[in-house]
Amino acid sequence: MCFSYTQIVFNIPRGTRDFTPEDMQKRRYLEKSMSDTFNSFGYGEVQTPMFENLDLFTAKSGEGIIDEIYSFPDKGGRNLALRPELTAPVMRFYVEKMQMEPKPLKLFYFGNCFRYDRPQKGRYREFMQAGCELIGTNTPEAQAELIAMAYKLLENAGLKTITLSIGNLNILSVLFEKLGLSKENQKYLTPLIDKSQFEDVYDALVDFNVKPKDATAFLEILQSSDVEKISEYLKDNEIVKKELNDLKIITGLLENAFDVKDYEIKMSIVRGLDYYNGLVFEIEAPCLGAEKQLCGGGAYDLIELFGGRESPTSGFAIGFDRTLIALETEGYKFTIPQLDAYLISVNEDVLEKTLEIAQMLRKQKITTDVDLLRRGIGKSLKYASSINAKKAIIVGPKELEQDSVTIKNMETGDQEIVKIKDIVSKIK
RNA sequence: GCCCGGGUAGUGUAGCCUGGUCAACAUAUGGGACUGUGGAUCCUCUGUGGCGGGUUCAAAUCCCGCCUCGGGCCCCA
Repeated sequence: MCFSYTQIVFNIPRGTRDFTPEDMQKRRYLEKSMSDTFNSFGYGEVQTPMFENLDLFTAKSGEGIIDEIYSFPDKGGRNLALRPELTAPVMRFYVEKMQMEPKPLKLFYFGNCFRYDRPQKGRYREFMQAGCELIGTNTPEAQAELIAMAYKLLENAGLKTITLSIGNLNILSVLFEKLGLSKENQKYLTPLIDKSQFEDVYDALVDFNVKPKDATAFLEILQSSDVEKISEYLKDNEIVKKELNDLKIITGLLENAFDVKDYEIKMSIVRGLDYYNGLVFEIEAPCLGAEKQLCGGGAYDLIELFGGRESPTSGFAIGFDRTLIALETEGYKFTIPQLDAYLISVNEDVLEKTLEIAQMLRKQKITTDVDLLRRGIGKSLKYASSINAKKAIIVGPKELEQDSVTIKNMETGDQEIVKIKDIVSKIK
């Protein structure tokens, strides 16, 4: 070798992915399916920048999340962050520019997000989130519609087996109060509850001087999906009365109006973040393993935190990549794109005419490709077959004498000579 | 950040334990057999041990570090 140089091999950064045309076909399908569903519920799409001021995220989630945020100072010394999620940016957008829009305001979004975390299946450092915010209402029907839409988004995309769980944080905190637990003790318990480690919860409760009898009753309610039973247990509490009543309306609407019958009431749903209040829900895909949560959401207060005028808000986020993996795992049949026509010119003399015909077809919205390698007819047909073309069009001097081409049906092998002006109607 | 298991041509695999006779098989891609008719067959080119170091006369094989993928924690989408 005349020159000596070090060959540098560039690798994709950890936790990120490249997508092939086949991958993108699937991703675009899912995106289309989801945005159709959002639109059908009257939601409008918004988009926010890929990076924001770091403060936006620490204000929402606390300093703790800096560990998993990609943040950096820009050349002007501003502390910026690649967005780790989309609720905060969208709420910032709302407070900054959309507060005077008529209510309720229904917004949805797709966007890639970034988190510095240990990658594994269904968990990446750059990932796609879909989600929505419903601003200006917290009626039971609004919340029922929100939950139903989350469910339909996944169902319409083609998922067969998903589990929906609904909880309520206000009821949970009343349960805590009833046991006389300090905030600190509650904080210790919530992760255990979230992970359904009820034996550990029991042990901890006893350590916190809760009577065994009360602890058992508490755990029973936590694991119960019977609204009446929870109602009975907490009947003397006024705050809970309204929440439980709303919950009954919500589940009634889900079953009767929205045809979502497959759900579970679970007071043990916690959600990680402090700004949730009242209703919370989660949807999981059991086929996924450790990273099986597809969707999480509920009602929350963020507007005031970002300096806006108080207004009830709820929303949810869906893990786009996980949804796609779940579809693949379930064996969903994605449609394979087919090229309508593949043009082959017999020799170089008719090349220009071939390209001219290709342009004419493309104008008529016929997907068209042309042999660009000057390969023989045999090789070209083989190529047309391998890219799954519906028709091969052979352009040669013989046919051109009569202003015609040969059209070959790649599935049946039949072929016929067709006038150039008739190609479009023949193919359509 | 922690524990565990992997990484061999573009893709899928064999070999590793027991170091040498080992880098193989299949498939895919380009070219040709075939200068106007495909999914077949045959020929041929291209391409490989994640990276670095150590042990050894000799490393895909044994040891260490790193990178990376996967399973499980943690956290969450």
